Amino acid sequence: MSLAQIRYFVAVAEEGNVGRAADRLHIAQPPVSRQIQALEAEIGTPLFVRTPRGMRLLPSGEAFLHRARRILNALEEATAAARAAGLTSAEVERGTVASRRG
Amino acid sequence: MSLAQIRYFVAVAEEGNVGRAADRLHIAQPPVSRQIQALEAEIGTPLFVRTPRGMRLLPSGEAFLHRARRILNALEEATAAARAAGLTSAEVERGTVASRRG
DNA sequence: CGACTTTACGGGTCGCGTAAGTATA
DNA sequence: TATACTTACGCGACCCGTAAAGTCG
Repeated sequence: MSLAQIRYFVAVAEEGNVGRAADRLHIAQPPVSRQIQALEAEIGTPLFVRTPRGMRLLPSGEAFLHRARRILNALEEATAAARAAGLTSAEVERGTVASRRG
Repeated sequence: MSLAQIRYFVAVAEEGNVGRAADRLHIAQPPVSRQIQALEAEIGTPLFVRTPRGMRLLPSGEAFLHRARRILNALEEATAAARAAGLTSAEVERGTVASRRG
């Protein structure tokens, strides 16, 4: 499983359709379709039902969607937190935090 | 950023040393070292201080470590939840849930 | 000089894009 | 026959492992 697969999954779940998800992700449809298949294969159960109108979430997909969003949010938060702590340390090393005059 | 990078980071943070982290991950040292560098480059700040004795977490690294663990836990939980919901649906479709006579 | 991290280099794998195929209403 | 998902195929990028180099007490 990769973060790309998780992002693709969320896009498809929210758009209800591989084509629009691909547009939103700025990539072609086939990679999205393939990665969704790989994700379902790894989890061991389908996440969508395929209809001629698009992709509809199964209960397994709904369950995964909530957690997928949490993972992506946690990822952004982790990056932001580390970056903020890093900047703070850099400021401390230059003695520019206590007074905030820098 | 990739899940592999996050896993490598946690291993290095917990082992305090690239070599032991690599052993634990069952891969060679150089990939671990490279991925940690790539992670730091992407975040934009160092996460460790390098000493001749190993790698020591900076405040930014501590901040990232907590979130990294949460991400990996959320990932496992997401897989388990989807798998469980999928099995339940499969049982429902075969009519084997209500009575549990398998 | 010993332990650890980093750089160099070659090979295999993975993922994307284009093009063609399949299916349903 | 229009719309949407899927398979086929070729190519570039990424990642790993081995080997060599750099660094600090």
